[in-house]
Amino acid sequence: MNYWLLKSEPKTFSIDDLALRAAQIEPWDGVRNYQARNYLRAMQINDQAFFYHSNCGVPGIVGIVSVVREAYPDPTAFDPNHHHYDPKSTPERPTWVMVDVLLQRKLARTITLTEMKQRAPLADLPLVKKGARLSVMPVNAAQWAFILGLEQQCASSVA
DNA sequence: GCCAACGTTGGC
DNA sequence: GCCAACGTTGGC
Repeated sequence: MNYWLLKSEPKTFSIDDLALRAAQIEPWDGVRNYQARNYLRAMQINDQAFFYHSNCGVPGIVGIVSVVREAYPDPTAFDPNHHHYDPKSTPERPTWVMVDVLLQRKLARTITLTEMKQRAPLADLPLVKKGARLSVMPVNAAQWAFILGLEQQCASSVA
């Protein structure tokens, strides 16, 4: 099983929006970056991912989702009226894919980007690197466990 | 709203 | 294939 991190702008789709979905499942559409797409393709059923809120008041990890459907064509790329339309992608030869994710749980608190930047064990996480814009990225097992460990700590207590 | 960093496009 | 211009991301 692999671990990932998925970014979403809460103004567009937040973890609370996911919680309100009937089965708490949502297709993760709209990825239009090749490296991020390749990570989507690598995802397998039951992989776990952090749900990250970006471009908002307090950017950070707010929950955990699991992959319940592996990569399949993103139909929003085929729709000329859709915000994420891409004429390069056709149903015959789709360029962009999505996975379906299921809400596992919200975290007890937001693990903020600020505190993750202060933690040496997370120094190699692409998220904390300057200028990192990847919206889908891998998280290794050690980083995953470390971040989960932060959940029970006060946000201001830096070891 | 600003702007740095990054990815993509397209002229040459 | 180079690289300038442009659009987007996303923290601040």
